Amino acid sequence: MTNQETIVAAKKVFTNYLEKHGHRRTNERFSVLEEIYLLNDHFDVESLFVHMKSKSYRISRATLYNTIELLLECDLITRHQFGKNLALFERSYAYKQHDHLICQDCEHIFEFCDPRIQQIQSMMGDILRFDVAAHALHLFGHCRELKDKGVCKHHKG
Amino acid sequence: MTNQETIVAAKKVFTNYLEKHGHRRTNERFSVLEEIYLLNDHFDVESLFVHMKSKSYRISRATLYNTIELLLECDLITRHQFGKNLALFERSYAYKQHDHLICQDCEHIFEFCDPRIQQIQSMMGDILRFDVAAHALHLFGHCRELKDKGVCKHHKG
DNA sequence: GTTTGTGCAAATTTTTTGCATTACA
DNA sequence: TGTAATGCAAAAAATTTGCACAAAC
Repeated sequence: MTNQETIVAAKKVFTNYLEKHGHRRTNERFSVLEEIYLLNDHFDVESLFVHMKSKSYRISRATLYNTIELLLECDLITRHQFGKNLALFERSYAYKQHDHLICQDCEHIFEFCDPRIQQIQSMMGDILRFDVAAHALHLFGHCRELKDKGVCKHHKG
Repeated sequence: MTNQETIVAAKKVFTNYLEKHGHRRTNERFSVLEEIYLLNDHFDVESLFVHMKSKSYRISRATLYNTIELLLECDLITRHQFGKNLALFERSYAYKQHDHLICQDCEHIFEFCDPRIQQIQSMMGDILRFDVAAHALHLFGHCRELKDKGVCKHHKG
């Protein structure tokens, strides 16, 4: 599936969701979805706002927050809180479940996947009689040779 | 080790840290440490502020933020970000490493421990050539019978 | 006696809300 | 055309900063 195909499919999901819940299908909402899926990276609301403004969209922060809320509800995006007081988001349609490794030197975010997390999740749900709906595993640390290769550009020390 | 003994030990750690780093040992700093260790639960800065004010401490938010920064640096407390724009903290001296299960209905936080997380952590560190310093695994969901028993008091639906 | 740390209030940063206007249905 | 959604700006919430005074060292 190409990125354009993914965007078309995601828009279909969004259309369905909006219809089902009696929300209007505004241009702004689809523009936000499209730009998020074109970004193809983690983003915060302010940077998305600046990004869309730079592409001459007429959009407000209020609409971004509003639309992001809707996109979260229909699972087209995911929200992350990586230990800072700033929420980060990322597209999640047709993107496999994954967790994050956050470099505390260069702020780069790496993704990984491990089936054992699902096992822990369902086991803990059973033991504690809890319906686990989602999980988030964050590994914080420092990239080793990645910073030598120039990936970790903003290394502190 | 009783709680009082833990507090005494934690204060010793803090004293050491402050001396070593040329910071002054002020009454405020030790009061904050003590109140946090007496709380014995997750807390945010504002609630700690209100709590200490109610105990007639003369303390400011600025000092709380400042002291919390120091306590984080010497690992006497841990910071959590459970998907909200509000940092939660908890005492961490003489308290075993654990992860969190967050009920999205009643906001209760349960703790658990699973050795497989350490395995994932070191394996991913090796694969991605990353020095993992810490991890955070959050399981989000809804408590089942706990809410029937009245533990989950603020259940939404 | 210096100088760091404190309280207070003002400033920042991130997110939410109120309201007049726009545009979807 | 009626009403939900928008843009804008102001408010709220969480955290940080500046400055005069207090208290460690």
